[in-house]
Amino acid sequence: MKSEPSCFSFEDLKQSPGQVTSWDGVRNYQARNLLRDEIKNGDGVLFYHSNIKEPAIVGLAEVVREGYPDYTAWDPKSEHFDPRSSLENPVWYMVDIRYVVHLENPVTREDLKAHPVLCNMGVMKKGNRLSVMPVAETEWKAVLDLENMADPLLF
DNA sequence: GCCAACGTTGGC
DNA sequence: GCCAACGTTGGC
Repeated sequence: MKSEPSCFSFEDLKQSPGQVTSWDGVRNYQARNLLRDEIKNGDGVLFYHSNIKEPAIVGLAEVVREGYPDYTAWDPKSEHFDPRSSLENPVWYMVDIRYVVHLENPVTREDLKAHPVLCNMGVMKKGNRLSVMPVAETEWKAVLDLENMADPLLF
């Protein structure tokens, strides 16, 4: 998952009530399909900071609630309001994620570029603009390897 | 600040 | 259904 830290940072997630936040406001159909259909409870999340001097994967999170309707679409006062979405026919979906741990050494975009596995990550693809992208198991493991870290979701 | 990439919108 | 115009994103 990708976010501009000025908008919502990994630290913000850590400070959230219960260290949980809803990944709301996604208004892209490709990302919507991932949120609604693909993302499962217990999935690991690589949290990436974008649009800053040194973009990087800064931490790990975990999916704690699978796809459910993004109710901000129903709130006329929300900046994510979308009148096409209704209670009966929700157009947009979100998941909840929980803070797990900061990476001791953030994996910078430069690191990703130089890595044989991670250079192919979704976030490295030209023109990617999704705030949610699938991560391969090999990519998840490669990040843990770089950190010399056991998988925190296995315990 | 620039610019490429991409999704969305709307006229036809 | 096509396509130009436009807005947004995000690396650099």
